[in-house]
Amino acid sequence: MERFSVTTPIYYVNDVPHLGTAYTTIVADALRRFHCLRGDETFMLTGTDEHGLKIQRQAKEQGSDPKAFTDKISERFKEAWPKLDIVANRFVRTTDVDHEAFVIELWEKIEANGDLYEGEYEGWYCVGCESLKTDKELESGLCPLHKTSAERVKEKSYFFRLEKWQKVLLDFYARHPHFIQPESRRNEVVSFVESGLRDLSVSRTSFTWGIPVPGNPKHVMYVWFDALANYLSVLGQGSLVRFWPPNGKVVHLVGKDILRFHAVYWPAFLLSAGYTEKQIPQTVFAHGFLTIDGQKMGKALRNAVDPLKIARELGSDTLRYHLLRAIAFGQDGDFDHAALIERYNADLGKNLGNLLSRVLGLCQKVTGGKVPVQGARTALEEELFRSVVTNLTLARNGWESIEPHRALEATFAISSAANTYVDRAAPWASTPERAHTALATLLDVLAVLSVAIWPAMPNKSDAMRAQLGLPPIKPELGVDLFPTDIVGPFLMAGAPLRPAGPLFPTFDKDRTRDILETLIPKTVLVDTESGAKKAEADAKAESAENQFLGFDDFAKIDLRVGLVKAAEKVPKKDKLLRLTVDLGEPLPRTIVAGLALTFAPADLVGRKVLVVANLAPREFGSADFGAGKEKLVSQGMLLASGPSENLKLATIDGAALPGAKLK
RNA sequence: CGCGCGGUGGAGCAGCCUGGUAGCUCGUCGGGCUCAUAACCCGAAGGUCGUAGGUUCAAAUCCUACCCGCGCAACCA
Repeated sequence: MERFSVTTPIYYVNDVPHLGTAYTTIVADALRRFHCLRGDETFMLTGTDEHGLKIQRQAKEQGSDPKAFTDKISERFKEAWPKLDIVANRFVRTTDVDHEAFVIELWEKIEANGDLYEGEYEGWYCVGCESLKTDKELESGLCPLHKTSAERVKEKSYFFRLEKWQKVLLDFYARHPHFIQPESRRNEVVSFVESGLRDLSVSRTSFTWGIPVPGNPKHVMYVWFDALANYLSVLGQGSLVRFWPPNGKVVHLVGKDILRFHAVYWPAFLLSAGYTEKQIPQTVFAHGFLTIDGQKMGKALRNAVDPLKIARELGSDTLRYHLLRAIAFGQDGDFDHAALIERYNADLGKNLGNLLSRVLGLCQKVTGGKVPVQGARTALEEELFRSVVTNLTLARNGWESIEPHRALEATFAISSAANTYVDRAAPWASTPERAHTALATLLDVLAVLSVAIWPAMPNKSDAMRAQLGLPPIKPELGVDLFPTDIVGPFLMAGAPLRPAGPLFPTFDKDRTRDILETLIPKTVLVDTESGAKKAEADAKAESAENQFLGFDDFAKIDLRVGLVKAAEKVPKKDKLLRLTVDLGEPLPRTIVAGLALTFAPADLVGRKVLVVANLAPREFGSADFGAGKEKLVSQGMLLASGPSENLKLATIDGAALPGAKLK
């Protein structure tokens, strides 16, 4: 027995639960359940991250105070997870008093060790990242990640002596090759650290929504400092210390985008606060991103695909199974609705569900619905036995090494082997003794399967066991319930079986179509190539929900008539055209727009279009127009409507002059 | 040299870290069985594992170079 705890990131409350957060949290829950089965003492931690400038601003925009705002969103996360059969032992909020008290303590420890100093920060800050950027990191003043213009900030700040820990961290990575997983991610982090660490600004004075720095309440702590500490503010306290390394094993599941915080800053903070290497969590596992039906999960799509809706429609077990099985954990993956149904029908319905039905059906006929007596094994049973043992080992290893897709593949291979065995043993055409042995063997396999699927599908496990006349799984500390073979006794000979119809009723063509129609969002914003437009649409959707735009805000938008002087295709960018547009200014503007799927460059020259003239410049990467690489920067936006392959351009009647203002 | 990811039978993917008969789901074709959710079982067709070099007794897997796709977010995990 070991003590095993798994954490998800604490989710930032600027968003509601969606498929991405559900994915991470489901994996965490499945791992927790696996370790429960092993007899481990387990703990799962999730929660919400609630401080920071973004939240303060967002709350203000909604006319709410930050606390009320975060209360509301946090609650949505908290109530979402049980609907997916996720059982977290603690749902931590960074606004919890025990968390805040702990973070202050942690800060004081680091300060006492001389790793914090007061300095002045002058530079760029990306609100999107909640982090400071070097000049080098910025591209034309824009955050490379968010494409927003960074804000120039100059303020007093505490700094954490991160640089000092560079060598220690590298040594640590070298000695703990499994700290960062998967391997490819580890290499990224190592090379990042090797390239040099700079001290980290860890406080801000320009806003107040955060944990105040002890002894200097003008400062609030950097949101990541606060957030990372959640793991320890929960698991490092009181009797829960028994879960923290080296007493227990801690696995952090994170998205690949936040790996650096967990693999670099977090251990540095811990070491600096006086924790030893042995007290650093054993594993940070970075998973990939999901696309949905092949499309990048932008905000509109994220909101349109609701994991809770899928769970309501198909059952949370089905959603859980598909996410765990279809996506190689650690890699990017696609959540394909059609594949979800297909997999449900194939794996769950036809393979496992049908196996249960046919075995119970046979028992009904052969023994009147009672568990038969097992006789002597023959070569057929031995063959099945070998397959079961092999695959159980694979399944166990898969869960151990955080590869749910492999664990489940192996699990269902057992079901396949059992189906093969049914055909070979043909209980309907054999002597009563042989039939009894075959059925008893099959019932044992089913019992084993009902345990093996529990981490992924707790409800179906219960339902399956009920049909077998078995009680629901009850993990016990120190008792390893995860089977290694099919040597029972799992079922008592003579005990009654309770067939109850299909465990996973399959969906026929019509039903599949209906389901897909219900689940696949229709009005998903199809990639309007320019992030600017997408953002605008997002913002529109959001404000429609929340509030109207005041006239003053509207008046900030400088709409003008533009005359297209020239247009050309951007090489290697299918959708982009680079336009030269006369806005009545001394120099024409360069505007990059995603029009190429609808318009040929020549169609546009000479047309009068509507332009947002005061949109912040946005970069579209670089392109080679024949004279070497040059940056593509758009100095405005055209108004258009429709999907990218059938756009309608907003134009203006009559003799409006270039540069004329619209109102 | 923008960053990231990828290129494996018709489709979608796993395998690559820890080299050793190329695997899974779907689809196609043929056969079997009849217990079962029009299900299940068996067999077949179909792959130079992007290309070219290299290391090795052995490379989808390790190394080097190249080619080709995809994504690029404004509060995503």
